[in-house]
Amino acid sequence: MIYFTKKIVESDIFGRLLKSNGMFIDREAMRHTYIPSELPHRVKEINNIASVMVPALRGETPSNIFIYGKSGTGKTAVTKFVGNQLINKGKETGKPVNFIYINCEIVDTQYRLLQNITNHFINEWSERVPFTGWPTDEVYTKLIKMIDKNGGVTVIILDEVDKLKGDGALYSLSRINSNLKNAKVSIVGISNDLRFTEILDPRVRSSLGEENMIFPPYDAGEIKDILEQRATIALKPNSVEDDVIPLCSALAAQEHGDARRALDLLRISAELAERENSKKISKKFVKLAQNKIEVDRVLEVVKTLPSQSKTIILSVLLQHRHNTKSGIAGAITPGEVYGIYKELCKKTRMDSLTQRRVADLISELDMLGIITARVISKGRYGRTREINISSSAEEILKILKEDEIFRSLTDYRFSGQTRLI
DNA sequence: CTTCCACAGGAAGGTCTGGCGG
DNA sequence: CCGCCAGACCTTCCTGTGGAAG
Repeated sequence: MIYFTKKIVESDIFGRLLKSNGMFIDREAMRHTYIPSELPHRVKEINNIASVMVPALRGETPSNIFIYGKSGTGKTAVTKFVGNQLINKGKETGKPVNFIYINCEIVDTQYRLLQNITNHFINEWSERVPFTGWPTDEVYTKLIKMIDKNGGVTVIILDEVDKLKGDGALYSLSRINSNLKNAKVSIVGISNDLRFTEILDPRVRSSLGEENMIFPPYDAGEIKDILEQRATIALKPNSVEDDVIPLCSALAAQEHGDARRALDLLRISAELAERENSKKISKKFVKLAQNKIEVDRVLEVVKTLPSQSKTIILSVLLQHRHNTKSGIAGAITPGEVYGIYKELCKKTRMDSLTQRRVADLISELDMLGIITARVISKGRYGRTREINISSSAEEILKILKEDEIFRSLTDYRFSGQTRLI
């Protein structure tokens, strides 16, 4: 009988979590993919894009647009926002507009881009373009046929367009209007790389860049407004302490005015507060969230590193642990790291790289923010770099243990444990 | 002041992969 | 299919250097 009740309790874990959940009204509104009904501090940008797009509602071709701006400046949100309004107005006035959003980081080849756009026009009578198998120009012909049959104006958004491999796709898309009799296509390219068009074919550049727009970063005050707006949608009233939103805004403003980062920061703070059953989000949780974001980033990077770099990190970690255990304070030199590195390579039967190359890989790890390597001079004892690990040493070790080759080595005691002063 | 450590980091060249045009 | 080229990845060889020790 007791066993039975216990079982009930255990099987209702989600029920309990749902009940205890006190922070969020609408969790989705705290994500950067959410499009709110109003976009603060982007009125000018919305109007600019809308005025370029408005010919679509009269059945004319809008100019192609190129939008620049760093991450988290609202490029995607603004274009999607304008797009939704365009679709609605089109339905209302009886001149429907096709609006296609494609993220080129996911759809990154010419074939898949054309396939994606074509399948947008597919109805139940026609066959879909398969993932693979057709010649690219056949997909293109099919696309033209479908668009023409559909008629009207089509707006295609290419987000992260700089991630597209090769400019063949852009070239064929930019010339598509000359192949259409019955329909019109306009392209909006979005990129966070200001120099992107410089590497394009000049014909593509002039065709796509009929209108150029730059989204400036938000300042701290603007980010604050955005956060406040989202917080009122996403969170229960009075769940945020007064100084939290200004803090999140200030931190994100330091990071080139990235609103996405500010939202992540606040959302994760809320999640952490919720997990601790706290009634309010306080500064403490923002600090924790900031740390969590950083640790997650580092771990994500470490996971995807090639095994040579992983071996170097492991060498640094082992030397660091040895130093702390034997009470030697402070930093590690590349010489020590290289010694352990070579031993580890022998153990794992990996080819070892030269010291020169390892030095470059150490610099690379420094740039990724996993370790810090600062050049110092120890006088008579040489000019070298001082290597320190980022705070999440134990977590990194855990990640490395997931790798078959390193599993046995994370507790490895290397022979080069002697160290001069 | 000079010396000299333990590297930093530039230059040039080799090897391998993968895309592309013919 | 082949040759070509660009670019990633490494090696070899090299010169340069901040500052404590002598």
